[in-house]
Formats: sequence, structure tokens, C-alpha cells
Amino acid sequence: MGRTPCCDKNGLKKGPWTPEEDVKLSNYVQIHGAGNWRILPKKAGLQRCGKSCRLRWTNYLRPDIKRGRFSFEEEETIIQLHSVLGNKWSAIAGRLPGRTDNEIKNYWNTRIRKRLVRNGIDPVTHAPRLDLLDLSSIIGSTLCSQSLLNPQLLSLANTLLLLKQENPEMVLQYLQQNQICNSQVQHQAPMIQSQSNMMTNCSISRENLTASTVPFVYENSAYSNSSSTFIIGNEIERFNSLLEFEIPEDLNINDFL
DNA sequence: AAGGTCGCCAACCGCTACGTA
DNA sequence: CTACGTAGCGGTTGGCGACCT
Repeated sequence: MGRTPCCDKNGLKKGPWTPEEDVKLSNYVQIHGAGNWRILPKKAGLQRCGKSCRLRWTNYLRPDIKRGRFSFEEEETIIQLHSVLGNKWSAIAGRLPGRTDNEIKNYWNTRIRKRLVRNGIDPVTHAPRLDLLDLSSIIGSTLCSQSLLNPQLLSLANTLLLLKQENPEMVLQYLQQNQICNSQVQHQAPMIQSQSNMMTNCSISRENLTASTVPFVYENSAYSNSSSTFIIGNEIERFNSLLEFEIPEDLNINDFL
């Protein structure tokens, strides 16, 4: 038959750990090592179940845990890994030294997820939320009739549209740097007089989008498909932190196509 | 100043895969 | 092979502090 029960739950303490309990647990693990959580509480003199001890150790007391704010690089890594792995918090934590799955999960749910939603990006699929866009100008257009509505291209165009709302100047720079937009548009300071006029000076051909943009996005990422939105999504954040912009109300995706 | 609301995060709950008797 | 314990994982909860009204 099986083993004896791991612990008798009657009389065991629950709730927040006291400093005294932390010391007992830390001292015991430092001497005897982590593991065998079933007998650990008794030997360490703790009125806790082994599971509670294991969680306390792995999520809080472990000496290699890095505490404090997540860096921009860590945040980028989390978003990128989440776009590939989904809610596999332990797998994500395994690639972020010093961070626990619980910490990453909390950070995702309280910060990153909300911010992605705010920027019009679905936190589950990491794709732009099409329901937030007026796609009437696309559906039924020549794009469709010519079978050129490839999902990646549409996804990229949508992302650029969102990005334009956030930061039109950056969109221009991005397009020009990657030879997607050939026109010589003057770089101007933020709070430009008319963002929409500026954009109409740019011509972005479908050939350029498929031949230049998508490979550019991919070669800057270890992942495929969904990562295209991720890369640009980060650009939104990066520039948001630097600049403030007016958001034009007369946006149309045709500005990009 | 007091009560209400919100956000953060540590800890718990429940489930699953795997190991062991 | 079966039954059960253990470890690990992801989802959820609840306490607490900060902020708002």
C-alpha cells in the first residue's frame, strides 16, 4: 500500500509566516538541505504542513531569489516567453534566474496583462485585438478580392495602426529605418501639427510589407508568428515612457496600405 | 478623520504526474 | 497492477497598505 499521510492537518498553522518560523525553516534547510518536506516541519519544530514549508522556501526564503522590481529586460523576456509558452509560469521562471513562478504569475496578472489590454493587445494570443478596430475599410476591399489579406500582414498592419495612435513619429522612423516607407518625411518633434497629414506622405507597398517588414520582425525574435506583435508591442511601451502624444481621432488603416 | 475602493502579493487550494509500497 | 503519497504546478483568495471620496 501507499505511504503514511504527509501530515495531519489538525492543529497545523495556516496563514502568514512569522519571522521566527522563517528562521526555523531557513536554519533547518541550510543544515539538512531542501527536500523530504513531509518530515521537515516536525524536525524543524514547525506547526506547518510540508507543503506550506516547501512553498515558503521556494517562493520566499530561498537565498538565490532576486527581489524587487522587474527590469525592462526581464519584462520583455516574460512577454516573449508567454507568447510562446502561455501560462507555463514555472517554465518561464526557469528562464529568469532568481524569479519564482509565483512572482512572475503575480506580476503578469497585476501589471503586464493590464498594460497589454490597454494597448489593444490580447494578452492570451498576443495579437492585436481586432474587435477594437474598424475593419470595415478592409473587408470587401481590393485586398480581400486579391487574396492578399494574409493574417500576418493584417496583424502587422493592425499593430502599426495601434502604434500610430500611440506614437506616429516612431512609426515613421520604424518604417523608414526598415525601408518600408521610401518617402523623405521630415522628422518633427512630438506634438506635430497633423499626424494624419504626415502619414499620407508615406507610401507602404504590400511588397515592402511582406518582403521587408515581416522578415525584419522575425529575425529579431527567436519565435515566429505571434512574436511579430510582441516586438512592436514593446516598441510602444519603450516610446510611451519617453514621449507624450496626441492621439488623432481620424485614423484609418488605409493610411498604411 | 473615517469609510470605501483598489492594487499588490503571499499563501492556499485543487488538480495532475510520477514514484513507491 | 493498484492504491496512495509526494512534489509541482496553475488558479484563486484574502489580508494589507495606499489612495480616494
